[in-house]
This record gives sequence, structure tokens and C-alpha cells, in this order.
Amino acid sequence: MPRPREFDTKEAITSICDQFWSNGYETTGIADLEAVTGLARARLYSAFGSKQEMLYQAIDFYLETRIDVIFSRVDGEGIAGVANFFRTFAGIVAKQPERAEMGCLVVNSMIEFGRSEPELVERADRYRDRVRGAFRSALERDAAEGRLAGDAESLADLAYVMLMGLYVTVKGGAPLDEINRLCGIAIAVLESWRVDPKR
Amino acid sequence: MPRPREFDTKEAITSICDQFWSNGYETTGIADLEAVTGLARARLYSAFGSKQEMLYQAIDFYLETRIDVIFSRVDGEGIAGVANFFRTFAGIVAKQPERAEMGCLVVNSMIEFGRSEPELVERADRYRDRVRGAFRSALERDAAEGRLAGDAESLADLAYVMLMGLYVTVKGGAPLDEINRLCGIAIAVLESWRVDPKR
DNA sequence: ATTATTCATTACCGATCTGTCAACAATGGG
DNA sequence: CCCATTGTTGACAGATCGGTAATGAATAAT
Repeated sequence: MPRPREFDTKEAITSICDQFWSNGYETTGIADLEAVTGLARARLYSAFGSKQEMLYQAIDFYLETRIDVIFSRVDGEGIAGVANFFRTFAGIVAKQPERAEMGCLVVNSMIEFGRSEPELVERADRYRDRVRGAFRSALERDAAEGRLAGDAESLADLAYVMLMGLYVTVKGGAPLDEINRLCGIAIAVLESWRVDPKR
Repeated sequence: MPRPREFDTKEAITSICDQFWSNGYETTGIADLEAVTGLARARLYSAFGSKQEMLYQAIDFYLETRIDVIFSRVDGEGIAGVANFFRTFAGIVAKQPERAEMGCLVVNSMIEFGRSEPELVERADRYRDRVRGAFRSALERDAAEGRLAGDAESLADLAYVMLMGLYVTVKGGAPLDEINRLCGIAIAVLESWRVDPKR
């Protein structure tokens, strides 16, 4: 067996992910990736092949370690779980503004590339399914108990659209109180669909 | 008086606007702008100064000729006006997919630059104010007549967030029927706030 | 120890990027 | 007609872009 690699690929992808996440794809040069990973460009290329491939793997990493983790805490948790998600969102905007301004890597990439790259459209689809799926599974619990006015899928879709809108608004530099109000409205809409179970 | 300019600046900005709108800022080179305007680079630079300035003027043009025109048809038109806006949105996605995939120039720029450039944040603020203002003025008409369950401002904010979410979703390449369902939900939410006036 | 294989490093490639400069053309006032 | 001023043109500059080739080092099996 030949010489082993001296760096951790996952660790590199973590840094690369953060870089793309906060600075976008086109704006980051290979030099930036060298800086955040501490690896010379030829090492990056031998490990990942191309800048595009680095983005794909960064998004995969993001989906696994960010999206999945966050939304697994929403699955099956009812309206309260979804509402809580939005409350957490507002909390991050308030307490970690720099993080909040990064927005969502997938949303950012969707806007930056549109549907020009199938590799990204497919990942955007997976992202949408995961987010909407988590919201829907949360709301279906309430629906099964007759505590939801309307169907879970529609409300899940609504929650998804509102979340996307919030990402855009935060990225656009809207003031904190405006974000807070928007989150409050989202939560109020969700709560307004709660009904007492028929007995 | 010296030699007069041989081209129309507004005409050039129109083409530049379309280019940035459909292809983004970073991805378009000066060569692209030369192509769509038919003007040599030195002419563009003598007229606009820099690529950034071209974007600023493109956005200003976009706000004046697109946003203002579209949303002036929503001002004061009640829930029906807002609902109709979302119906039109769905119609464009169905009938002019290429146009729809361009999304919104301001949203795209917000994501691409974040709050890194004050010149853009300021324009993003104006954009938000215009959109929310149109929705609010529309809903306030109904509210004044006691035909709105809740306050106009909150529902306007909700409509704004939903619209932003739709832009992201369309850009992300979501299938047509999904967009249609999301628009339908947005409209249903709006309609659900309509009440008969007290008499 | 030799060797085959992979990794690491440096220097470099051609292409493309935004932006500019110098020469020439056209205009209207004197 | 001449001149000051501005527009137009094409070539070009300097930097940066993503990506690679060549060389030397490290490993484990032989």
C-alpha cells in the first residue's frame, strides 16, 4: 500500500462548506479554499477533482450535518415543534447575526445557479423534500389526533415557503425587529391552525 | 458643444438589466455586456464607470420599470388584488418558464451579495418597502371596510414572505405542479382572512 | 533494500477577468 | 476654418481565474 493521505477529507470539506456557505461559490477562489483548509491547491484537486465537485460535496455535507440534524428535531413534534423551529430561527438571527446572514447554503446555491446544473437541482429537490417532510410529519401527528384545522401537507408547504422567504429577507439585510415580526407572524399562522380535538 | 453620444443609455441599461437578471452578477463578464448591448467595453465604462455601477443602475431601472409597474396594480385592490397577483405569478411560471426561472433581480442580488454592499442593502430595503407597501395598501382597503380578519400589516408581511419563498422555490427548479400548489396555498391563506363586514 | 504506488510541493499554464490608454473621429463655438 | 471637448475604437495591461505537470518524499509489500 502506498503513502497515506496526511489530512482528513471530512475536515477539509467542513472548511470548504463554511467558505461557500458564507461567501458563495463564484466569489470564492481556490486561494480562499487553500486559506481555510490550509491545503495547497494541488492537494485539493487531487482529493476532490474540481471546484464544482467541492461544492457538491460541501452541499452533501451540509445536508447531512446541518439540515438533517436540525430537522430531525422537528419530525413528528406537532405544531409546537414547527413553531419552535421558527422561534429558534428568530433566536439565531438575534444572537448569532453573522451566522444568520450566511443564510442557507442550499438556498444560496439555488439562487446562484438556478436550474442550470442538474447536480444542484437534484440536491435542491432533496433539500425541499427533507424540509417539507419534517414539517409534514410534525403536523401529521396533530392531524391524526384531530387537532389540526386543514391538511398537514398544505400547512407544511406553507411553513416551507415562509422559511424560504425568511432566508431571503435575512440575507437582504432586513433589520432585526422586522425579522422578529415575520417569525411571529409565521408562528401565529401555524398556531391558528390548531384546534381542540373533537370528543 | 462636443460630440454627442451615439447610443441610448436607457436602452443599454435595459439590456444590462436583463443580463444580470437572468445570469447573475459574478457570472456575467464585460464581454457578455458588450454582446447584449452591442457596445464596446470602453463605451460601457465611459458611460457607467464600473461593473458595479452598472448593476446599481440596472437594479434602479428594474425597480422603476418592473417592480413599480407590477405592484401599482396591487395598490388598494384588496385581498382580491393580492390573490390575483399570486395567480398571475403562477400563470407566468406556467406560460413563461424561462422568464420565471430568472426569478427576481433584487432577490438574486440580495442572495449573491448579502449585506456586504450598502448600496445594495439600501435598494433591497426599498424593494421590501415597495412590495410590502403594495400588499398592505391593498389589504387596508378591506380592513377599513371591516372585511379583514386581523391587521393588514401582518397579512401583508405574510404575503411578502410567501412571495420571497416562491421566488426561491421557482429558482430551485421545483416542478410546475408544486409551484401551483404553493401559489394555491398562498391564495387560500389570503382568502381565509376575508370576513363579511359587520352590519 | 528495492520497487510500485500514492501523496505533497512548487512552479507554472493558458484563459479570462475588469479596467484603461492612446489614437482618431465628430461635433459646435469662435 | 480652427480648436476645445467629448465619443469611439481597438489594443492592451495587470491581475486573477481554475487547473495541471513535474519532481521529490513517504509508505508497505516484496
